[in-house]
Amino acid sequence: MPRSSEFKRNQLLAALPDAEWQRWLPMLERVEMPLGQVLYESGIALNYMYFPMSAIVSLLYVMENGSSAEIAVVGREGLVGVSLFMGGESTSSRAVVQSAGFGCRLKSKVMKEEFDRAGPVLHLLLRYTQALLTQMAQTAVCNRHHSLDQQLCRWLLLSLDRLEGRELEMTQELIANMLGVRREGVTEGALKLQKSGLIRYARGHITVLDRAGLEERTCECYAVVKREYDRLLPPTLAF
Amino acid sequence: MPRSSEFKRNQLLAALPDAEWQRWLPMLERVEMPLGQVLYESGIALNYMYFPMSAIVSLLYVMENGSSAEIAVVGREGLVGVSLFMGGESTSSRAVVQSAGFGCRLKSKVMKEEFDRAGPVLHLLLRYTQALLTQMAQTAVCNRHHSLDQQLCRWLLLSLDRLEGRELEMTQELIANMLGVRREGVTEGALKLQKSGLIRYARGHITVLDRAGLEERTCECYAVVKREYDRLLPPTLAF
DNA sequence: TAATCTTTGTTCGCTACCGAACACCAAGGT
DNA sequence: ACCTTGGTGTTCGGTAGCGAACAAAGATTA
Repeated sequence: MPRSSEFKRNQLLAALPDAEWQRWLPMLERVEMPLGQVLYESGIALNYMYFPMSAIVSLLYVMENGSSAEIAVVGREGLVGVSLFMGGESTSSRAVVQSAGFGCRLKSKVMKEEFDRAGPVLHLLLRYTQALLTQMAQTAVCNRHHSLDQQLCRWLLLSLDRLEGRELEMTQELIANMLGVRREGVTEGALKLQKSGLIRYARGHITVLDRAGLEERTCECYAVVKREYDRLLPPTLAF
Repeated sequence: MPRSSEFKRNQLLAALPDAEWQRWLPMLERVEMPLGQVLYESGIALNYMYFPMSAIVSLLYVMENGSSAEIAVVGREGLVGVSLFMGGESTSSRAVVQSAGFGCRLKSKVMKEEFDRAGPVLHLLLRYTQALLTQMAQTAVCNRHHSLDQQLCRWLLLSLDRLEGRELEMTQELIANMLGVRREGVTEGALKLQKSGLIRYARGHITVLDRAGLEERTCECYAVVKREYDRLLPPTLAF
């Protein structure tokens, strides 16, 4: 794959009209995104906007006592740093790479100029932001009403949608931190899924064997979020 | 108060530059917002953008089984219907008047045209949307980690901030629906607050006696959200 | 090969919250 | 004056998830 079109693995970049794509191409910088990398920190102004290509990034809030909760997840369907064009420069959350991979980035100054052209880019980014908004809202609902088991399935599915294949590299400890629950709870949930033959895992490596089975066990939240992403950012985005 | 400046009780309208204010004035329509009124429904395209002046509106998600959870609350500091300019036309949530009052509205077509002028209005509305985003994120965190008692205090404070005075008209049943918990749980929480002398209530009428006391009992979520609103939409907004 | 670290499995008591059922009382209509 | 309705108080058993502590097995290093 030639380097230039590798960037189109990010679906927002892929949806750019040709004019913007040509303009952006020389300014996009390919970056490695290793597990645990912090892309931005609560209250700190961003220097770059990130477009994941194969990595997955978690937006999470870290509480005063140190425990955390995931607010949303971003993969190749989206971008990290909406506060750049929303006008706030920073947010009260943190962005951490949750699954290692690659992405590319654009300097915040460039990004803001592009946004302020108020053309198709603006509308594309805002539609993505609305999808993100839906995901946050549904996370709130899910945290309120659904069981750990259901949430675990939702989380696996959301991650799976953002990767190629059916393999996930992540420990139960990591998942627990993201969901904001105890590691033991995840162990028990994962055990049930493994015993039912839906997944197989060992030491930080998870293989999804029965995706449909996961969808059966999860709550409505997964479908609501997925439907909204598909509606707002259909695979073939026309301008 | 002359009718025209009554609209400025809404803080977004009050923050409009004079040019837009003059242009909007003849198009703004004052409306009553009675308790329980549904401003928009999940999946239905909006006809109007609403600017509460004295009413409070809850954005909530209603689950398949009928139970619900509040995602965010909007009062005179904001507007209802961000999906209009975000590009989605609809959302998967519902907007319900949670505290009766007045507001005004603008036809969605007009609103979109104004937004697309890509001037100060756009940036104002997007900054508000980011504040809303923070509120949703914090709701998710709060639902995950904090006790019903803390959430009750947070909810009372958020409502109080959006009203004049220290009186709230709302039953425990209503509060329970918003928080997505049992009515009995709210009764117990409210009893504790009353016994501690922080609030007094009877049959759907709540008087806050000790606001500082509520702030002591609530979790960090309230302060995080408040700080972010103040940062993004300071009382004296300059263009 | 031994020593250590990481990841996962298991147990125990505890608490917050749930669902259900019911009692009480104020307000308002007839 | 009665009755209905709506809002609040109380109780009881059940359970999901918590915190803590510890065991076991795979992986990594010495």
